[in-house]
Amino acid sequence: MDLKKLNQIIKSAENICARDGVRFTTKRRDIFNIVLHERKALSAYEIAEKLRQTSKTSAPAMSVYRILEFLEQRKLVHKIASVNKYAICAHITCNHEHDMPRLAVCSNCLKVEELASNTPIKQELLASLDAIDFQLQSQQLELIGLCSNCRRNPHKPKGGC
Amino acid sequence: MDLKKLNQIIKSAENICARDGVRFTTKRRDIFNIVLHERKALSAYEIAEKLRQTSKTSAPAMSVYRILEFLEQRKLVHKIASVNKYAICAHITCNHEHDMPRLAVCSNCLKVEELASNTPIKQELLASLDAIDFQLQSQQLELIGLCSNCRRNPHKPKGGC
DNA sequence: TGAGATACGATACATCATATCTTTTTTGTT
DNA sequence: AACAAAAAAGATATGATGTATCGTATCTCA
Repeated sequence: MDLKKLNQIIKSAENICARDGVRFTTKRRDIFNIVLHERKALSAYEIAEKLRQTSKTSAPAMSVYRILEFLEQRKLVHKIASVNKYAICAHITCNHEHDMPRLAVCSNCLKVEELASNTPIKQELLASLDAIDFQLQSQQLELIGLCSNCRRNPHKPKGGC
Repeated sequence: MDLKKLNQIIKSAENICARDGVRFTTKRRDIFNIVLHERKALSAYEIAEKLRQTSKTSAPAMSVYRILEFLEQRKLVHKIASVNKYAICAHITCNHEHDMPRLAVCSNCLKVEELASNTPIKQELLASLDAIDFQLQSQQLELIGLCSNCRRNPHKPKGGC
Protein backbone atom coordinates (compact mmCIF):
# COMPACT_ATOMS: atom_id res chain seq x y z
CA MET A 1 0.00 0.00 0.00
CA ASP A 2 1.34 3.42 -0.85
CA LEU A 3 2.22 5.98 1.76
CA LYS A 4 -0.49 8.42 0.80
CA LYS A 5 -3.16 5.81 1.29
CA LEU A 6 -1.69 4.84 4.66
CA ASN A 7 -1.77 8.43 5.83
CA GLN A 8 -5.37 8.73 4.73
CA ILE A 9 -6.26 5.70 6.80
CA ILE A 10 -4.54 7.01 9.90
CA LYS A 11 -6.25 10.34 9.43
CA SER A 12 -9.63 8.63 9.11
CA ALA A 13 -8.97 6.67 12.28
CA GLU A 14 -8.18 9.89 14.11
CA ASN A 15 -11.36 11.49 12.81
CA ILE A 16 -13.48 8.56 13.86
CA CYS A 17 -12.10 8.67 17.38
CA ALA A 18 -12.59 12.43 17.54
CA ARG A 19 -16.15 12.03 16.33
CA ASP A 20 -16.81 9.54 19.17
CA GLY A 21 -15.07 11.73 21.72
CA VAL A 22 -12.52 9.09 22.61
CA ARG A 23 -8.74 9.22 22.58
CA PHE A 24 -6.53 7.78 19.91
CA THR A 25 -3.67 7.21 22.33
CA THR A 26 -0.14 6.26 21.43
CA LYS A 27 -0.72 2.67 22.42
CA ARG A 28 -3.90 2.46 20.42
CA ARG A 29 -2.13 3.99 17.47
CA ASP A 30 0.76 1.55 17.79
CA ILE A 31 -1.53 -1.45 17.83
CA PHE A 32 -3.63 -0.04 15.01
CA ASN A 33 -0.47 0.39 12.96
CA ILE A 34 0.63 -3.17 13.59
CA VAL A 35 -2.70 -4.51 12.36
CA LEU A 36 -2.71 -2.06 9.47
CA HIS A 37 0.65 -3.20 8.15
CA GLU A 38 -0.15 -6.90 8.28
CA ARG A 39 -1.89 -8.61 5.43
CA LYS A 40 -2.77 -11.54 7.62
CA ALA A 41 -4.88 -11.81 10.74
CA LEU A 42 -3.01 -11.68 14.05
CA SER A 43 -3.90 -13.00 17.46
CA ALA A 44 -3.86 -10.67 20.44
CA TYR A 45 -0.72 -12.36 21.70
CA GLU A 46 1.01 -12.01 18.36
CA ILE A 47 0.18 -8.33 18.40
CA ALA A 48 1.58 -8.01 21.91
CA GLU A 49 4.76 -9.69 20.69
CA LYS A 50 5.07 -7.39 17.68
CA LEU A 51 4.50 -4.39 19.88
CA ARG A 52 7.38 -5.42 22.09
CA GLN A 53 9.61 -6.00 19.07
CA THR A 54 8.79 -2.91 17.08
CA SER A 55 8.03 -0.12 19.47
CA LYS A 56 10.10 -0.46 22.65
CA THR A 57 6.87 -0.19 24.60
CA SER A 58 4.83 -3.22 25.52
CA ALA A 59 1.39 -4.15 26.75
CA PRO A 60 0.03 -7.10 28.68
CA ALA A 61 -2.54 -9.34 27.01
CA MET A 62 -5.32 -7.65 28.91
CA SER A 63 -4.50 -4.25 27.44
CA VAL A 64 -4.12 -5.62 23.95
CA TYR A 65 -7.56 -7.19 24.15
CA ARG A 66 -9.02 -3.97 25.43
CA ILE A 67 -7.49 -1.91 22.69
CA LEU A 68 -8.55 -4.37 20.01
CA GLU A 69 -12.08 -4.23 21.33
CA PHE A 70 -11.88 -0.45 21.23
CA LEU A 71 -10.73 -0.51 17.60
CA GLU A 72 -13.35 -3.06 16.67
CA GLN A 73 -16.16 -0.98 18.13
CA ARG A 74 -15.17 1.81 15.80
CA LYS A 75 -14.89 -0.61 12.87
CA LEU A 76 -11.22 0.14 12.47
CA VAL A 77 -10.36 -3.55 12.71
CA HIS A 78 -12.32 -6.74 12.17
CA LYS A 79 -12.39 -9.38 14.84
CA ILE A 80 -12.46 -12.63 12.95
CA ALA A 81 -14.24 -14.77 15.50
CA SER A 82 -13.82 -18.03 13.62
CA VAL A 83 -10.08 -17.95 14.10
CA ASN A 84 -9.83 -15.63 17.10
CA LYS A 85 -7.68 -13.14 15.26
CA TYR A 86 -7.77 -9.56 14.12
CA ALA A 87 -7.32 -7.84 10.77
CA ILE A 88 -7.57 -4.33 9.43
CA CYS A 89 -10.86 -3.19 7.99
CA ALA A 90 -10.34 -2.45 4.32
CA HIS A 91 -13.06 0.18 4.20
CA ILE A 92 -11.98 2.67 6.79
CA THR A 93 -11.70 5.52 4.33
CA CYS A 94 -14.91 4.71 2.45
CA ASN A 95 -17.87 6.98 2.88
CA HIS A 96 -20.57 4.93 1.22
CA GLU A 97 -22.71 2.36 3.00
CA HIS A 98 -21.72 -1.28 2.84
CA ASP A 99 -23.67 -4.48 2.93
CA MET A 100 -22.18 -7.11 5.23
CA PRO A 101 -18.45 -7.29 4.59
CA ARG A 102 -17.33 -10.71 3.40
CA LEU A 103 -13.95 -11.76 4.69
CA ALA A 104 -12.14 -14.55 2.89
CA VAL A 105 -9.71 -15.93 5.44
CA CYS A 106 -7.05 -18.45 4.46
CA SER A 107 -6.99 -21.20 7.05
CA ASN A 108 -3.34 -21.89 6.28
CA CYS A 109 -1.61 -18.51 6.10
CA LEU A 110 -4.40 -16.41 7.65
CA LYS A 111 -4.31 -13.88 4.86
CA VAL A 112 -7.54 -11.88 4.82
CA GLU A 113 -9.14 -10.51 1.68
CA GLU A 114 -12.25 -8.45 1.86
CA LEU A 115 -14.51 -9.22 -1.07
CA ALA A 116 -15.56 -6.33 -3.21
CA SER A 117 -18.89 -7.97 -3.99
CA ASN A 118 -21.65 -5.93 -2.53
CA THR A 119 -24.89 -7.57 -3.54
CA PRO A 120 -27.44 -7.25 -0.77
CA ILE A 121 -27.10 -10.55 1.03
CA LYS A 122 -27.84 -8.72 4.22
CA GLN A 123 -31.40 -7.91 3.24
CA GLU A 124 -32.22 -11.49 2.63
CA LEU A 125 -30.57 -12.74 5.82
CA LEU A 126 -32.28 -10.09 7.89
CA ALA A 127 -35.63 -11.18 6.51
CA SER A 128 -35.02 -14.77 7.58
CA LEU A 129 -33.78 -13.61 10.96
CA ASP A 130 -36.78 -11.34 11.45
CA ALA A 131 -39.00 -14.35 10.96
CA ILE A 132 -37.56 -15.91 14.09
CA ASP A 133 -37.30 -12.57 15.89
CA PHE A 134 -33.52 -12.68 15.99
CA GLN A 135 -31.45 -9.51 16.22
CA LEU A 136 -28.22 -9.73 14.27
CA GLN A 137 -25.04 -8.53 15.95
CA SER A 138 -22.31 -9.87 13.70
CA GLN A 139 -21.59 -7.39 10.97
CA GLN A 140 -19.64 -9.62 8.65
CA LEU A 141 -19.55 -12.98 6.95
CA GLU A 142 -16.43 -15.03 7.58
CA LEU A 143 -15.46 -17.33 4.76
CA ILE A 144 -12.75 -19.78 5.69
CA GLY A 145 -10.77 -21.57 2.99
CA LEU A 146 -7.49 -21.72 1.12
CA CYS A 147 -5.96 -18.83 -0.79
CA SER A 148 -4.44 -19.46 -4.20
CA ASN A 149 -0.94 -19.39 -2.82
CA CYS A 150 -1.52 -21.98 -0.12
CA ARG A 151 -3.49 -24.16 -2.48
CA ARG A 152 -0.52 -24.39 -4.80
CA ASN A 153 2.05 -24.82 -2.03
CA PRO A 154 0.14 -26.81 0.52
CA HIS A 155 3.13 -27.65 2.66
CA LYS A 156 4.09 -24.17 3.75
CA PRO A 157 3.90 -23.75 7.51
CA LYS A 158 1.02 -21.95 9.11
CA GLY A 159 1.25 -18.20 8.86
CA GLY A 160 3.77 -18.50 6.08
CA CYS A 161 2.45 -16.61 3.07
CA MET B 1 -38.82 -33.00 19.32
CA ASP B 2 -40.95 -36.11 19.17
CA LEU B 3 -39.58 -39.56 19.71
CA LYS B 4 -40.15 -40.74 16.19
CA LYS B 5 -38.11 -37.91 14.78
CA LEU B 6 -35.32 -38.61 17.27
CA ASN B 7 -35.20 -42.24 16.24
CA GLN B 8 -35.04 -41.24 12.60
CA ILE B 9 -32.07 -39.02 13.34
CA ILE B 10 -30.20 -41.74 15.19
CA LYS B 11 -30.94 -44.15 12.39
CA SER B 12 -29.63 -41.67 9.83
CA ALA B 13 -26.46 -41.20 11.86
CA GLU B 14 -25.95 -44.95 11.88
CA ASN B 15 -26.47 -45.12 8.15
CA ILE B 16 -24.02 -42.34 7.49
CA CYS B 17 -21.34 -44.06 9.54
CA ALA B 18 -22.03 -47.38 7.84
CA ARG B 19 -21.80 -45.70 4.46
CA ASP B 20 -18.39 -44.33 5.41
CA GLY B 21 -17.24 -47.66 6.80
CA VAL B 22 -16.61 -46.24 10.26
CA ARG B 23 -17.93 -47.29 13.63
CA PHE B 24 -20.72 -45.56 15.50
CA THR B 25 -19.37 -46.63 18.87
CA THR B 26 -21.14 -46.32 22.18
CA LYS B 27 -19.10 -43.30 23.14
CA ARG B 28 -19.74 -41.60 19.83
CA ARG B 29 -23.42 -42.33 20.20
CA ASP B 30 -23.46 -41.00 23.75
CA ILE B 31 -21.85 -37.74 22.73
CA PHE B 32 -24.05 -37.47 19.67
CA ASN B 33 -27.08 -37.90 21.89
CA ILE B 34 -25.93 -35.21 24.26
CA VAL B 35 -25.56 -32.73 21.43
CA LEU B 36 -28.81 -33.89 19.87
CA HIS B 37 -30.83 -33.22 23.00
CA GLU B 38 -29.45 -29.74 23.59
CA ARG B 39 -30.96 -26.73 21.90
CA LYS B 40 -27.93 -24.66 22.66
CA ALA B 41 -24.32 -25.01 21.61
CA LEU B 42 -22.02 -26.80 24.04
CA SER B 43 -18.28 -26.64 24.51
CA ALA B 44 -16.23 -29.83 24.45
CA TYR B 45 -15.70 -29.56 28.18
CA GLU B 46 -19.41 -29.08 28.84
CA ILE B 47 -20.08 -32.18 26.81
CA ALA B 48 -17.49 -34.11 28.81
CA GLU B 49 -19.21 -32.96 31.98
CA LYS B 50 -22.66 -34.00 30.75
CA LEU B 51 -21.30 -37.34 29.72
CA ARG B 52 -20.02 -37.94 33.22
CA GLN B 53 -23.34 -36.87 34.71
CA THR B 54 -25.69 -38.72 32.43
CA SER B 55 -24.03 -41.90 31.33
CA LYS B 56 -21.79 -43.25 34.09
CA THR B 57 -18.99 -43.41 31.54
CA SER B 58 -16.65 -40.52 30.94
CA ALA B 59 -14.10 -39.28 28.46
CA PRO B 60 -11.11 -36.98 28.74
CA ALA B 61 -11.15 -33.73 26.78
CA MET B 62 -8.92 -35.23 24.14
CA SER B 63 -11.42 -37.97 23.33
CA VAL B 64 -14.34 -35.58 23.29
CA TYR B 65 -12.56 -33.38 20.79
CA ARG B 66 -11.74 -36.39 18.65
CA ILE B 67 -15.31 -37.59 18.67
CA LEU B 68 -16.69 -34.15 17.91
CA GLU B 69 -14.33 -33.88 14.98
CA PHE B 70 -15.50 -37.28 13.81
CA LEU B 71 -19.14 -36.21 14.01
CA GLU B 72 -18.42 -32.93 12.32
CA GLN B 73 -16.70 -34.62 9.38
CA ARG B 74 -19.89 -36.54 8.75
CA LYS B 75 -21.98 -33.38 9.16
CA LEU B 76 -23.79 -34.81 12.14
CA VAL B 77 -22.88 -31.80 14.24
CA HIS B 78 -21.85 -28.25 13.45
CA LYS B 79 -18.74 -26.80 14.94
CA ILE B 80 -19.56 -23.17 15.55
CA ALA B 81 -16.13 -21.67 15.29
CA SER B 82 -17.16 -18.19 16.36
CA VAL B 83 -17.97 -19.40 19.84
CA ASN B 84 -15.93 -22.60 20.01
CA LYS B 85 -18.95 -24.73 20.62
CA TYR B 86 -20.90 -27.54 19.01
CA ALA B 87 -24.52 -28.00 18.03
CA ILE B 88 -26.59 -30.62 16.26
CA CYS B 89 -27.08 -30.34 12.53
CA ALA B 90 -30.77 -29.84 11.89
CA HIS B 91 -30.67 -31.47 8.48
CA ILE B 92 -29.35 -34.91 9.21
CA THR B 93 -32.41 -36.69 7.90
CA CYS B 94 -32.84 -34.51 4.81
CA ASN B 95 -32.10 -35.99 1.46
CA HIS B 96 -32.16 -32.89 -0.70
CA GLU B 97 -29.13 -30.72 -1.31
CA HIS B 98 -28.62 -27.64 0.79
CA ASP B 99 -27.08 -24.33 0.11
CA MET B 100 -24.83 -23.08 2.92
CA PRO B 101 -26.52 -23.63 6.25
CA ARG B 102 -27.15 -20.41 8.15
CA LEU B 103 -26.80 -20.72 11.87
CA ALA B 104 -28.34 -18.04 14.03
CA VAL B 105 -26.47 -18.24 17.32
CA CYS B 106 -27.60 -16.29 20.35
CA SER B 107 -24.57 -14.68 21.94
CA ASN B 108 -26.27 -14.69 25.30
CA CYS B 109 -27.87 -18.10 25.72
CA LEU B 110 -26.10 -19.87 22.84
CA LYS B 111 -29.31 -21.21 21.41
CA VAL B 112 -28.77 -22.23 17.81
CA GLU B 113 -31.45 -22.02 15.14
CA GLU B 114 -30.76 -23.16 11.65
CA LEU B 115 -32.53 -20.94 9.16
CA ALA B 116 -34.86 -22.62 6.76
CA SER B 117 -34.08 -20.09 4.05
CA ASN B 118 -32.36 -21.77 1.20
CA THR B 119 -31.83 -19.15 -1.45
CA PRO B 120 -28.56 -19.70 -3.25
CA ILE B 121 -26.19 -17.38 -1.44
CA LYS B 122 -23.49 -19.94 -1.99
CA GLN B 123 -23.46 -19.46 -5.75
CA GLU B 124 -22.88 -15.80 -5.46
CA LEU B 125 -20.21 -16.11 -2.82
CA LEU B 126 -18.40 -18.78 -4.79
CA ALA B 127 -18.33 -16.50 -7.80
CA SER B 128 -16.66 -13.73 -5.81
CA LEU B 129 -14.26 -16.20 -4.28
CA ASP B 130 -13.39 -17.67 -7.66
CA ALA B 131 -12.41 -14.23 -8.80
CA ILE B 132 -9.62 -14.20 -6.22
CA ASP B 133 -8.88 -17.92 -6.68
CA PHE B 134 -9.99 -18.78 -3.18
CA GLN B 135 -11.23 -22.26 -2.30
CA LEU B 136 -13.98 -22.22 0.28
CA GLN B 137 -13.77 -24.68 3.16
CA SER B 138 -16.35 -23.39 5.62
CA GLN B 139 -19.71 -24.86 4.79
CA GLN B 140 -21.86 -22.60 6.89
CA LEU B 141 -22.61 -19.01 7.74
CA GLU B 142 -22.54 -18.14 11.40
CA LEU B 143 -24.86 -15.33 12.36
CA ILE B 144 -24.30 -14.07 15.87
CA GLY B 145 -26.94 -12.03 17.63
CA LEU B 146 -29.67 -12.06 20.25
CA CYS B 147 -32.64 -14.40 20.25
CA SER B 148 -36.08 -13.04 21.04
CA ASN B 149 -35.98 -14.44 24.53
CA CYS B 150 -32.69 -12.85 25.51
CA ARG B 151 -33.64 -9.58 23.89
CA ARG B 152 -36.67 -9.33 26.13
CA ASN B 153 -34.86 -10.52 29.26
CA PRO B 154 -31.41 -9.09 28.75
CA HIS B 155 -30.19 -9.81 32.25
CA LYS B 156 -30.45 -13.56 32.27
CA PRO B 157 -27.08 -15.20 32.86
CA LYS B 158 -25.17 -16.69 29.99
CA GLY B 159 -26.41 -20.08 28.91
CA GLY B 160 -29.67 -19.43 30.69
CA CYS B 161 -32.52 -19.71 28.17
C1' DT C 1 -5.85 22.46 40.79
C1' DG C 2 -8.05 18.72 41.91
C1' DA C 3 -12.10 15.51 41.25
C1' DG C 4 -14.06 12.51 38.04
C1' DA C 5 -13.54 9.96 33.96
C1' DT C 6 -10.81 7.41 30.97
C1' DA C 7 -6.97 4.44 29.97
C1' DC C 8 -3.66 1.15 31.26
C1' DG C 9 -1.02 -2.32 34.29
C1' DA C 10 -0.53 -6.55 37.24
C1' DT C 11 -1.96 -10.76 38.81
C1' DA C 12 -4.44 -14.66 38.81
C1' DC C 13 -7.24 -17.72 36.84
C1' DA C 14 -10.69 -19.77 33.58
C1' DT C 15 -11.36 -21.78 29.24
C1' DC C 16 -10.21 -23.97 24.98
C1' DA C 17 -7.21 -27.07 22.28
C1' DT C 18 -3.59 -30.28 20.93
C1' DA C 19 0.84 -33.11 21.03
C1' DT C 20 2.50 -37.45 22.22
C1' DC C 21 2.58 -41.82 23.77
C1' DT C 22 0.16 -45.92 25.60
C1' DT C 23 -3.57 -49.19 26.03
C1' DT C 24 -7.79 -51.24 24.55
C1' DT C 25 -10.97 -52.91 21.20
C1' DT C 26 -12.28 -54.40 16.75
C1' DT C 27 -11.62 -56.58 12.31
C1' DG C 28 -10.04 -59.60 8.95
C1' DT C 29 -7.09 -63.52 7.85
C1' DT C 30 -5.12 -67.77 8.38
C1' DA D 1 -9.45 -69.91 17.81
C1' DA D 2 -5.00 -67.09 17.32
C1' DC D 3 -2.97 -63.31 15.94
C1' DA D 4 -1.47 -59.16 13.43
C1' DA D 5 -3.02 -54.75 11.73
C1' DA D 6 -6.01 -51.01 12.21
C1' DA D 7 -9.11 -48.18 14.63
C1' DA D 8 -10.56 -46.12 18.80
C1' DA D 9 -9.94 -44.39 23.24
C1' DG D 10 -7.16 -43.18 27.50
C1' DA D 11 -3.43 -40.65 30.17
C1' DT D 12 -0.53 -36.97 30.83
C1' DA D 13 1.31 -32.76 29.92
C1' DT D 14 1.32 -28.46 28.04
C1' DG D 15 0.24 -24.65 25.01
C1' DA D 16 -2.99 -21.01 23.53
C1' DT D 17 -6.66 -17.98 24.24
C1' DG D 18 -9.60 -15.02 27.03
C1' DT D 19 -11.38 -12.61 31.21
C1' DA D 20 -12.23 -11.01 36.16
C1' DT D 21 -10.67 -7.97 39.47
C1' DC D 22 -8.46 -4.53 41.52
C1' DG D 23 -4.96 -1.03 41.56
C1' DT D 24 -2.41 2.93 39.26
C1' DA D 25 -1.60 6.54 35.97
C1' DT D 26 -3.12 10.05 32.92
C1' DC D 27 -6.15 13.25 30.86
C1' DT D 28 -10.00 16.65 30.94
C1' DC D 29 -12.57 20.31 32.36
C1' DA D 30 -14.96 23.07 35.48
